[in-house]
Amino acid sequence: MELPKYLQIAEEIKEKIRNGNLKPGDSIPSENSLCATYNVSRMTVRKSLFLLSTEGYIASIAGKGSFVKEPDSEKYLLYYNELVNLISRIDRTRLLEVKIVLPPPEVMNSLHLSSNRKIILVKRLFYSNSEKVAYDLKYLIYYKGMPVVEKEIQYGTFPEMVSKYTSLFAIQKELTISAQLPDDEIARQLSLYNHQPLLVVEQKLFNYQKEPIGLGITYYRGDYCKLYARSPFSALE
Amino acid sequence: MELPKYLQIAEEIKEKIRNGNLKPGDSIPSENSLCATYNVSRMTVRKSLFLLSTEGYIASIAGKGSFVKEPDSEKYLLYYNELVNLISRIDRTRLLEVKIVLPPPEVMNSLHLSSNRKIILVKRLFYSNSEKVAYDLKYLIYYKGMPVVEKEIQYGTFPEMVSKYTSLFAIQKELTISAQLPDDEIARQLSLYNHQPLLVVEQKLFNYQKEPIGLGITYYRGDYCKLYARSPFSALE
DNA sequence: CAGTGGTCTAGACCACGTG
DNA sequence: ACGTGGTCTAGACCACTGA
Repeated sequence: MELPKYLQIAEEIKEKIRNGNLKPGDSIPSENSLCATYNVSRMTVRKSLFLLSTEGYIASIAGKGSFVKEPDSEKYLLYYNELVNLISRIDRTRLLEVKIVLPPPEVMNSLHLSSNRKIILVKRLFYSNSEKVAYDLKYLIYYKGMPVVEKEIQYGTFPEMVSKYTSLFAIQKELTISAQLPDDEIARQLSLYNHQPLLVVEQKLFNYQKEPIGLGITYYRGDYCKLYARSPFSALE
Repeated sequence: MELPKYLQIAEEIKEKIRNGNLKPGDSIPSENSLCATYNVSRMTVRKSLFLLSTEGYIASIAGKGSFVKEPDSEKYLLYYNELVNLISRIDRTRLLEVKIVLPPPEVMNSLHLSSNRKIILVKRLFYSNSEKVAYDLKYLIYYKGMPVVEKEIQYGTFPEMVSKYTSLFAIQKELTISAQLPDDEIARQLSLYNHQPLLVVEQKLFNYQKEPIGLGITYYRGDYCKLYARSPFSALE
């Protein structure tokens, strides 16, 4: 026996779905009938079907049956690391500023802060091959045990900053990606003409209670940043 | 009994991982010892662990044990639909051109085409509230049964175009995202000054044999496109 | 060698949806 | 009432790891 039975069964069904033999909305044979067809126990069949459902091929409904799903054609797996992208790799960072501030109103709003709550602002420049490629802002809500030592702040990504005092498994993240022109400060910091395009990635972090704990905005020179995403195909990666 | 046992067990372990009680690299108690602790059969424990592994919390190694994983802090779930984003929704498209062409060398290269292979080129404009918001190019390798009827090409996204003759379950996709300035043609088509930034999304489609079957490039006005991504947290969504 | 996870079985009871 | 999937058990044998 080469492959385990449950994988053979799963592959046979997947193949029928991929080649159009089974279409979205169609029903899969019942678990008991699959047991009979393949001469295996029900737990083995169920393992196959569970695999197919985690991979997005099917969905099961108690009392009714299992059905081929509409594929999630809008979902992609995006790889994002502040310091590495398809074009450049940040090999040096410069810490411009770390201070406690009253954040600008947009940030206050975005982080659900009361009007007089001060937070930590970190400004950094990212370099690649001695070229300035990005300007980076972080607004962090202060918690006890947080890294305020420059060494800890200067290097590393936003998730790494908070991982010192919280498990990353408890952190939720949201990104928004857009193209903008630099304002005066950014143009100055990056030594840009103000009509060069920027790729702007806004990163928002939440704790497990879904309360916002930080906001990061990275302004990349357009010619130094390209992001990559791909279709998941097997949700387990 | 409120939650099924396997979910209770999984939640207890997840909680220990989230609150730092169990850290990346730590080993989970063996399946047999978990059976004893929770007074359940081994299959039930295994179901819990399988759940944790599909959600990225742990990994199991035959003969050794199960271990807390390093979290995938670089992976995000990106939602991308050519016609809908955080800022605008395309409510009208205009088909500028459909023709059979020898593609430009970059495209030929990207699609692994022989030097004299002709393909279909589709040019479209996307509108939102009667405003031109994006210029869209598709290069499609021709296959029998493919939609060449204008009605089918004019509307819909790239995946939808190919879904007429292939199951989307057999399609793999890759995206790259960047910020650029418009070249003359794009500036003309979108009636832009040529220093307005564009968000450029390049979409490459592959068949199940990983052979490229199409390339799409969408140039969005920067002020009309913002993309959204978030941390997966439970890979099954 | 003993302990680990990986596969598999042949039952069982349940809640659900449909006739 | 019947068939569906959802949960669970108490075994079994295997391949792998490490002492």
